[in-house]
Amino acid sequence: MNSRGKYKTKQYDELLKYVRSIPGTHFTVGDIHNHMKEQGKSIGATTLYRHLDRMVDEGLVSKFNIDPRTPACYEYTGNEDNTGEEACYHMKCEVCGKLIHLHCEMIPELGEHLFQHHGFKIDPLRTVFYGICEDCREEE
Amino acid sequence: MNSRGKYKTKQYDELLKYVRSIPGTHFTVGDIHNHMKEQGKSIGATTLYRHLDRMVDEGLVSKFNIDPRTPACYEYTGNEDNTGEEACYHMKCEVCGKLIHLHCEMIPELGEHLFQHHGFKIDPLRTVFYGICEDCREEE
DNA sequence: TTGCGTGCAAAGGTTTTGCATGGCA
DNA sequence: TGCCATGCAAAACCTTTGCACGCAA
Repeated sequence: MNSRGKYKTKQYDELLKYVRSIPGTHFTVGDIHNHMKEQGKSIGATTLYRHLDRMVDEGLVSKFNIDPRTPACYEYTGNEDNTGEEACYHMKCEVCGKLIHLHCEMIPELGEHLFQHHGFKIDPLRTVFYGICEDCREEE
Repeated sequence: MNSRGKYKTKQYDELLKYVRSIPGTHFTVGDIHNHMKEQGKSIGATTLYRHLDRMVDEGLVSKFNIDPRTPACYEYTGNEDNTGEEACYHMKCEVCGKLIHLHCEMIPELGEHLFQHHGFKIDPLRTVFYGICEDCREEE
């Protein structure tokens, strides 16, 4: 029995091992499904959805619902020991579809301001900034 | 022929008239569909999707894809004359689901910073800040 | 008369649920 | 032995597309 308070299974181990090996990478359920199949370790899509959802609840993985009609995007964000490490925001390019990590000292300030003046506690893991990225702007 | 360069129809007129009458209100295609039916002026859902999508392109209406599996949220944001009026950001409460308008002097600064230092041109109409609102925090 | 607008029905595609089976403890 | 986990199949659901008909200009 692991920290999840549930059974420890082969599928869960394989999934965790894999996502831990690609920190900072964005992936969908389909991506994982294909990867596992190629490795000869197929895991059903249903199982992947269930595990990933639970990992999101535990703060191990972040989930980004970029658009309807396209698969949800996940990312291993670690923090398995609840060390409260720095949260990472994302920027999504509306043109090329890229999901970009945003490391910026101004964001914590914004979070503090929203909290103090607007009573709103922002969630870094779910908030995504939409816009147009540098590459796409230059191409116009 | 109106400014859209296309035909002017009864359905379009009714839709525009209604959304203009509820500025700042969030609504879904289903909401409009029901409202029109109750008024005895039914408009097909397909037509609503098509008109609203076009209005989004024209900047008349904003669209928020809050989550998959829930209907998209629209809002009349005016600016019919392209006067470039102030854009409005939104905060979405993850607990109660409320979509809240955010008027904050810090946001334009953030936009400028992202543009200057990260090459990213943020889109106010699609960017939504996720988190927990004041009311829900107090209830805990 | 031309061609866009309309809306029903059906498709499309992701995610969830039902349920029987299998595996962990 | 008792439950949880698994995964196939089917459901659920919003949104888009096909297509025939209607209506604006």
